[in-house]
Parts: sequence; C-alpha cells; structure tokens
Amino acid sequence: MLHPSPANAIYVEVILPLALPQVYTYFVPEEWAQQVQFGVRVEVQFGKNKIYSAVVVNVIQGGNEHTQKSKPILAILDDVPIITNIQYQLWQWLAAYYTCTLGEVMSAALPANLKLASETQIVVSPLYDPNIKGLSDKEFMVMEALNHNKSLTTDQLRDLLQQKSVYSILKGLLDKKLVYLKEDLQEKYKPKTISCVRLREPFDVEENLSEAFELVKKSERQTNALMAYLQIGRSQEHIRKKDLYKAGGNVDSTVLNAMSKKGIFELYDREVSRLGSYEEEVVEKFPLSEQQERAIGEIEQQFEEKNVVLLHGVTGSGKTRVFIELIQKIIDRGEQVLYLLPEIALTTQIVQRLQRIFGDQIVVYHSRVSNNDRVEMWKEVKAGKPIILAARSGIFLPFQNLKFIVVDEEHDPSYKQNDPNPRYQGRDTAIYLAALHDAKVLLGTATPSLESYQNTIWKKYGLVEMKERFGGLAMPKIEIIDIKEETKRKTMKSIFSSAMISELEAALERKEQIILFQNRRGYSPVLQCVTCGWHQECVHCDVSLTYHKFYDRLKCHYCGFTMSIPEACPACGVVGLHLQGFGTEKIEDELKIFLPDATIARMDLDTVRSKNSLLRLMTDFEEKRIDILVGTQMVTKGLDFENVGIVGILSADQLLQFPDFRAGERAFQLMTQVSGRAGRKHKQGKVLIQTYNPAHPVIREVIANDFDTFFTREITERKQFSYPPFIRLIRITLKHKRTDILNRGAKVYEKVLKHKLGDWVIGPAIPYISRVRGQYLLDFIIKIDREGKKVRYAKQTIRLAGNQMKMTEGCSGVRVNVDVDPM
DNA sequence: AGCACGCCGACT
DNA sequence: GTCGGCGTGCTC
Repeated sequence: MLHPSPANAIYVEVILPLALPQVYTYFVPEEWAQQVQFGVRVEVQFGKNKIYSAVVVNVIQGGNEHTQKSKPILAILDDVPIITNIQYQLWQWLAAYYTCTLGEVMSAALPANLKLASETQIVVSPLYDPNIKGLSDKEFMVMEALNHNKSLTTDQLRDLLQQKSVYSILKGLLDKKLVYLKEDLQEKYKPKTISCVRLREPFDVEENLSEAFELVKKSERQTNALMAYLQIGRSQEHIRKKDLYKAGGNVDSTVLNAMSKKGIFELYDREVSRLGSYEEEVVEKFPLSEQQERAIGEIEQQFEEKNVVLLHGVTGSGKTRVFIELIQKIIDRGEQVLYLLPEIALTTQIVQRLQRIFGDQIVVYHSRVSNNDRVEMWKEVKAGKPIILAARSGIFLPFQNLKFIVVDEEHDPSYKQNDPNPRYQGRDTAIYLAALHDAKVLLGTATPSLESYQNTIWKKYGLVEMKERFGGLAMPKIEIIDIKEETKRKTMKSIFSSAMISELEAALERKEQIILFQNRRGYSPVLQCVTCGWHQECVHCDVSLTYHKFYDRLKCHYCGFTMSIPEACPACGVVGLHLQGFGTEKIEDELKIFLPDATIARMDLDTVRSKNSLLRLMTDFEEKRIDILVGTQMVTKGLDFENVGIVGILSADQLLQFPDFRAGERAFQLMTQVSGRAGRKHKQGKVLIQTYNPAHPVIREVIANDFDTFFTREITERKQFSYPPFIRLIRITLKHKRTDILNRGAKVYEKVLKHKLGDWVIGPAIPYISRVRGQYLLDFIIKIDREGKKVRYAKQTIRLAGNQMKMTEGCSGVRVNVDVDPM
C-alpha cells in the first residue's frame, strides 16, 4: 500500500510475536499520531491476511527506505505502555545472548492473553440462497453447519469434515461466493466485572430521596429495591445487583431495569481483581537463630561491594528465614522483591509460609496460573506489588522498583529453559535483570552449582555459609547398601535389598514416614527379549519404550507415542518378553508385596499432571495418611515434612552413569537434597543409598556431606578437560527427518564453523538420543574462552554457518537449534 | 509462523 | 491432462 510520506509522517517499529530476525515498520495514520508511544500494543496486518498485536519499540518521524512499503497500523490497543524500558533492554540482551529473535523473547515474556493473533473466520455470504442446487455432500455439510453457527474457524471446519486439508472445499465455496473469510483479532483478556447499582443524580443526595420514593410508590417491588439499596448503602461503597436481589426479596433484574429507565438507578459494571485476597491469619516471624543473625549481617556487608551473594546453607539450616528477614527490610523501604523458585517447589509449603507472613503483599506467578490471572498479576507488578514469588518466567514481569532478587535452589537445573527459544538460564538472566535495576541478588542453596561456587572463588560473588542445621539438629545419618554384595548373597528382594526392607519395616513400626527416590517414572524402562536381546524402541525416537502398568502400554517419554506389548519377540519369534529395570510405578507395586500394611503413594509426572493432585498428595502426606511416598526428582524439591524417618535412594548408579560432564554434580545435588528431607524438627533421620559401587567418590562425598572435597575434585576435572565454568559451551543441534539431507547440511555447517573457529568446534556427533519425534539429530559443541569478544565472534559465525547451509541446494529444510550455556 | 509460488509424481 | 505433494522465499 502506497501513501504519501511527508517528512513529518509518523511510523512505528514493532516486534511481531514470530521468530523473525527484525523489527517491522508501520505507518501511523495522523489521527493516532499523538497516542502512539513506546511499549503500547498495536494491531497490524502482516502478510496477506494475518493480523497480530505487535509491541511498539520505536516511534519514527519521517520516511526512510523501509517506510515505502509500510502498511498502516489498524488500531492502538493500549493507552499506557504494557512494557517498561528496562524490560525491552532485557529482551534485547536475551535475544543477543541466547541467539534468538526478539519476537521469540516477546512471545515467552508476555502473558498469553496480551498476545493476539487473528483467526480466520468463515462466514456465510449474504448472497447465499439456501435452495441452491449442485453442492457436493461436503459443501452441503459446511453450509448446514454455518446455518447453525454464525461462523466457523478453520479448525472447526477440520473437525467437521474429519480431514486435514480443508482448503480445496473452502476454495470451492469461496469461488461460488457462498462464504467469505474474515480475520478477527480479539482481545483475550477480559477483566472480571461485578454488576452494580447506584443512585443517579439528583437522587444521590439525601434531600432528594423522598422524590425518588414518590416515583416508585405505585410499585411495591421498586420501593423494596430502593429501601434495600439504602440499607446496604450504609456499609458498602459499591452495591451489587446480587445483594439487592437478596435483600429486597422480590427484587429482580426487571425491577432494576425499570428503575434505571425512570432515571433513579444507574447500572454499571465494576472491574474487580480476580486475585483473591489472602484470608488467613498473618503470623509473627520466628525469632532468628544466632547463625541466621550472623548470616544476615554478612550478606548485608557483602552487598556493600558485591551485587551477587551466594548463601550456602546446609539443608535445614533455615535459609528461608534469612530470606524473609531481608525481604522485609526491602519492602519496608517501599521497594520490590523477586523471589525465584524452581517451578514445582512453588506449589508447596514455602508459598504458604511466605503468605502467612507477608499476606496480600505477595503475588505468585508460575505456569499453572490461569491466563487471565496472569494479566492481572502483570498489571499489579507494574503498579508496584512488593513481593513476587515466581518460577523462572518471573524475570519477564514489568518491575517498577526492583531492588532485591532471591534465587532459591540456585543449583536447580530447571532454571534453564531447554526448549523452545529463548533457551535462557533463569538464574543468570536474573543477575542481568538485577544489574539493569541496580538491584542485589542472593543465590541460596545447600548444594551450590559449580559455576556459582567458582564465581565466589573468583570474587565475582560474595559467599556466606550456614553450616549448622536450625535448632542444632544433627545431619541425617547416611548408610550405603552394597547391592552387589546382596545380589551375590542372593538376599535381594526384587529391587530392594533386605537391609532396605528391614529398615523400612522398623521405621513403619516406629510410625515414621518414608520417602523413596528413583529417578525414573513408569514401570519398567526396557522391554527385552531374553533369547535374542531385541528390545522395543519408539517408532519416532531413538529410545526404548517404558512400560506403564497403569495404562498397560509401552510409552515413549520423548514424543508420547504408545503401543501395546507385543506377544512374541518381533525379531526371533520367541514368546515371553521380559521387563527390565524399574521406575517409580514398579517400586510402588513391589513395595505392596513386601510391606502389605503400608499406605503407599507415588509422586511423579504421571500422578501430578492434573492441577490439584500434587497439592492433595502433599496434604495427604503431611497429615500422615500416607506412610511411604515413592517419587522422582519431585520429591527432592521444596518438601518439608516433619515426620520423615527414612529416605531411600534405590539406585544411585543410575544417577552417576549419565553420559554428561555434569553427571557427578547432578548426582551429588540430588542425593544431598533428597537426604535433607530426612529427619527434620525432632530427631535425626536416616538415608539409605543402594548402589553397586559404594566406593564411587561422589557417593563417599555425599555420605560425608563434604561439599568442599566434592567441589575440589569436580572443579579440577572441569579445568583439566576444559568444561564450564572455565570455558563457555554452545551446543548446536541440526535436525532433519532424513539422514542423507541432515548429513549433507552438517558438512556445510561444519566447514564454515571449522574454517572460522578451528578446534573450538567439536562435532558433528550423533547425540546420545539420535532421533526424536521422527527427526534425526546431529550435535556440534563449541568451547569458547569466557571473553566476551570471542563469544560474540562465535555467535556471529553460528549465524553465518546457518545462512550458508540454508543457501545450499536441498539443505534449507535442516533445522538449527542453538543452545548457549546448555545444561 | 503462515502463505503463495513453482516444480515434480500419481491419478480421476 | 490436473491435483496435490513440499521445497523455497517473503512478509513492513
């Protein structure tokens, strides 16, 4: 669309919610030129018929080379910016650091209901004659459906016709001019409103009330309504219709509408918050222990010179109490606090604990919050809500006056988003965000990540330690059970050692609760033929399928594919395939055999999928309706139960065998964290670790609770073999559903990378899991010095290699994922 | 991400 | 002969 572009014409540069590398320029019609500003959303057409809401990041006066072809904006959606300048700076940093587009960052950052995309609506044409002849069956079906509903979306059409491609039918109907298409952009966020009533002028002053009564004296119901109104009005500012109906007895909407017509009442909708207020009692904080007092003093002192402090406190040392004290000081100054936690820990006791202290000053923001609630929280944060408790996506909120960020469980790998873009590390991003706000960051954990701990050694971060448990409680006693030995002696009871079983029995006897940890869900991870060694793999992925007893099916944990168990081995025909290995489901099952009187529950992805099941599970355990809780990683996070006598780790070896340079670190963290769940409050707990390899250094360090030795040994290896934190990693994954095309693309890619980056480049290599969802994978790893300049050069080269490959005949379909600082 | 254009194989 | 597969390029 061409239009005159005088020098004073106004244009805007916008971010579209798509993976596009640039901003796009749109023309602003004169009538909106005054209202358009940074940070507001505008409605724009992009491409032939898609309409999106885009965010304005630049207002430009006068044309340039891009404005020639610019389309006009279609509407302005906000009168105040929805994002702040600092947020935009953070977006730009994320896009550059994690090599993705601004559109991708924006899509991750904005609550779904602030992002709008048009949907094609199919509408009946006014020219349509219901008696028309010559329609095919399918066309007839569509027109029938359109007679009932005013419009259909293309998805509904697909459902209706039970076929994937609806385009040809649609085209036929369009050609016959029976239907037309409409693109509609709808604001998805709807404020919650309550219907209210108030007196209209002049009856809103007391002197004129008698006049109002005069007007309704012929109607008993209207008189009732007026009296009810006056009665309620004494105690409330806004009077709800609903309350009038109740108080007036025979009052209903017809009565109120009639009175509204007479000019007595005005009916209006009041916008209210969906976010319920915190109803329960706000409690006093516990007094601080000596250790906590000292830690607070040290943290504040370190903040004098350092922006980031690592609080390394053993499990049960009372770190949360320290956070609470520091948070209180910040909000007393009228400043904002962001408290980050791993996603799953947010559903747990810590939220309740903070709410009990800070009440309504907190909002809780995570993936299970509804879309409308998220928009309201967004607005509350922008209005200055003091405390935000959030999962990693909390870093995207529009803070006004952020001065303090707590990253709790700093080591937790779930702070890293692995897929899709932006593949950001929430902890690291929080540190950058803090710099933008001139805020301080406190990292808290019992098991620091090697990165963070090394940063304290390099004096980039401060370090404060809490080495004793709160109340002088002893650390849990950790015992190793050598299952190689028990297997030899033939004393294993299925997957449990007899030592484990007798300890569990004794604990149940003492009425203690038990947590069993196994880092694998499902029943059995491998279905294998004993005769020929064949095992069932996923059709789409290079992984063996896990048997889930609950569904009685084999299931792929990567793509969700399921199938029933084959009767006989497809390779050799022998009947009777064997289930090998064990997951949480099998543990739960077998436990019932050995401990028939215990109540057993399972906590893993499969049992806490639905919204309330996790909460229910935790309350049941807390209130001792469950004796034994069997779970995956989940049981290591944020659970604080008072009566856990024993924590059992069923297969430590599985944790240690991961083919990854972080395996040792992960295993140490997981085992230490899960051990910390044992024996809180009153007495020393016990941890039992089953392993084939009791001499493994990590296991010995866990037993001794010796972080220092663990750290020194691991960090030496990292240095020796050039791994983070000494160098920086970028992992590039190439994907295609055909190996020949993938390999050809990888050749081109490799050539560019190696030409520019030399031996920083490792690969291409077939990854541990070589195919996912029908796509074959190839990995490149780039190891770079930590210098900013070299990192930027590497990222630039990655972009170049991608472009070169795209331009190569036949390789344009090869997808590239870049993961900076992969975990 | 969508959508159109254009080039190849399989079908009424 | 056309329909429809998807590889390729562009969207202010």
